Amino acid sequence: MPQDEWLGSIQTRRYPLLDRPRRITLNDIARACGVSRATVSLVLRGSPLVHADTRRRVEDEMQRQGYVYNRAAANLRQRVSSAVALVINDLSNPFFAEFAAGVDEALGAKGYVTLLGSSNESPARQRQVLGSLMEHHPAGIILSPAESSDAGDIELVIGRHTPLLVFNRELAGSAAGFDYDFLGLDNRAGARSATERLLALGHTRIAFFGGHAESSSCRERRLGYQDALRASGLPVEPRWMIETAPTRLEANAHADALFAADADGAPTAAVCYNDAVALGLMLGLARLGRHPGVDFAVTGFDDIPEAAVGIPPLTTMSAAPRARGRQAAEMLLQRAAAPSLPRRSVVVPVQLTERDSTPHASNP
Amino acid sequence: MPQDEWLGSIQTRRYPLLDRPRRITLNDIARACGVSRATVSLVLRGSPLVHADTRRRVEDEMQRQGYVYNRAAANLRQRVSSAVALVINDLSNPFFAEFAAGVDEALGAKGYVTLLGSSNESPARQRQVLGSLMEHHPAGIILSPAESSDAGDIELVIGRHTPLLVFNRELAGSAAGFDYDFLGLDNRAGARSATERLLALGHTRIAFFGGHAESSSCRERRLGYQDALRASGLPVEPRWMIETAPTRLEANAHADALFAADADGAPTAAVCYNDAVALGLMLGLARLGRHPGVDFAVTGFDDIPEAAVGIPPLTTMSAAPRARGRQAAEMLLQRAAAPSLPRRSVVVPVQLTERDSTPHASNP
DNA sequence: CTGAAAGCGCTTACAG
DNA sequence: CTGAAAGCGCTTACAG
Repeated sequence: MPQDEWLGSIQTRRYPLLDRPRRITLNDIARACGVSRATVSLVLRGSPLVHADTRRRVEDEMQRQGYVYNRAAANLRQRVSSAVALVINDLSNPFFAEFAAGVDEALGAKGYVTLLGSSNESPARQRQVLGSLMEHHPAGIILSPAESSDAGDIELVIGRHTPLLVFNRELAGSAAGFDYDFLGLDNRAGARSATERLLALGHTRIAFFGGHAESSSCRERRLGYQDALRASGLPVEPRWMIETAPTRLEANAHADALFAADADGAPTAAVCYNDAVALGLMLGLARLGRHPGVDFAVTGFDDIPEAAVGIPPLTTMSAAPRARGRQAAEMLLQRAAAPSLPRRSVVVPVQLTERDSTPHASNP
Repeated sequence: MPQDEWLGSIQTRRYPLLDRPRRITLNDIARACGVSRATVSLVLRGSPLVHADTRRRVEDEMQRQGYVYNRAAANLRQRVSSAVALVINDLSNPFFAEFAAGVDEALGAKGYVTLLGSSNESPARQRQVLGSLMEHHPAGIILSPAESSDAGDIELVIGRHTPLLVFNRELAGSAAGFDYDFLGLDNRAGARSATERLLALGHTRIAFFGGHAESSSCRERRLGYQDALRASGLPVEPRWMIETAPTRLEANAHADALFAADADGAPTAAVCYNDAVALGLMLGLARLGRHPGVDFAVTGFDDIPEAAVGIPPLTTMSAAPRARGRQAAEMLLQRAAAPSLPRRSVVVPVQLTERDSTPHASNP
């Protein structure tokens, strides 16, 4: 990490609270009640040591003066943290937005506050964001990494003492002794079961559409797809594994690649990298005069909210991102409670949700 | 605010940092370098008072020991805050997710950290979340309020001394002396210009579709719609103002309401409350044998990413949510710098983005 | 140019 | 049951 980048973050100017009305503190309450501030502190945490009358007087005074607890001060003294950093690669993707909502929900329920950071898929920005969040000494970090994030890179910024949970994508590289928990989807099994469903519907010419082949999730899903084909004795056609950026627009634009080489023997079905790609592909198919759900079968992955109301509604693998968010928060807090636990890697199964985008292979 | 709810939040257990390796502090660096910690502090903030050699020695030592600045401690001492609370009503809506990303981006660039909270459209949860975030004494709050949030309610939780910026929806009620800035879209002018465009395309039977009539944004958009009709001398038909929850699913389900009462004189176009509704309506129309973009015109509002890749691509009013997020952050920080400024209410114009969902009214 | 001291708003033994 | 004192990790006058 360049030194001046690191120093830079400290020199920001802030607006002093001094010229605003002074905050009410424990001292103010204690003085007003004629007790010590230790007593007020005990009231705050509901200690049974305090006499009921005293407690009552103190509580009333807090209400009266509009006292607001200063958790930062308390945390400093107790050497604890009530914040968890959440760094998201792409908030505009509903899958990750839902995940973030789930994390925040679960953390909030446990009394933690979420420090948000978004990397917009840029490893450089991700480093910056992590560095800035580290200065708040979070109890842990939940990271949905930017594409091609490097483990060593991240260790440099966050050190080895802050619990880290990586979501969704494995980190590239791996620094020896740099440990983190992992929560991901069972991409391989998921893609396999999507492919198997298409096979069961009678399709034999099935493409794998979309995604960047280097990303770990795309690689795994392709493997699952191949597993299913091989298990049925079908060949894997490299020209039917089509790469696109994992977005609706790109998928739409590349739909014709499915039919480029094969005048008649073209695919009748596609296992898509994710829902965004599947929705884009369906649009592209319509543009090409095909009718997804009628003469072409499409499956997605993620089950984002739009999948259910697509045209046609999309058969997809449900990953329940909000539930994943809650699960990630749980895992991280467990780790924070027991730093010496061995590394955990949880891979959650995804479930086929069948809708209307996957007709039988009746039209050859 | 019930007293025990308020106390409840303080008693959460945390995991002490004590059993983890002790953090490196300024003291450690000072001791190792044989200087006082005041000197180290000066180095940290780039003071010119420190001798270049000393600075060098100190910086090297920080690198060596892996020192991480503790901003919470610094903030406590300086009586400043480097956090801003961001409370969002619905993170799973890409419009708000984009807004959140914009806020975080702009705050990060100014050295602030974002404390995230999501209310899931529940005023009760919103109160809770705000209460919890207040304990971190944020420099300000950016609130995209839950439906039917009450101003008095919110004042009770956040007091009058923390700068507040409300986004998108006005708060119901208004406590005298409770001041906050407001950033919103020009809903009325936006809906008016969408309607005017449909009129210019020859449509004369235009519905206003979707949204909850009580919400301020829906009320304003309906007014703009009526403005345009009246300006063209057309009557406003109450049965053509159709209420639905502002979601794709609900809009889809209520599409037939457009044609319920008017066997032949039914609308040929609909100004929709927002994009989600418009996308749902287009799906519903297709279900009913209509062809949005061919024999029926639909406009949206927001320009969420899906609008451009809808079927057909949706004509809509662009609100550039990410830019709005940046703007909200700017406004809040300006307010934090100058608490005595008069209240500001900024209403940004939205722009018509014409796509394929709005054909001429050629088919009567 | 550097150091000793006080203080931000809390909590926590330790006395009484 | 309550109070006086020390300390979390910083910054900030104030001396020197």
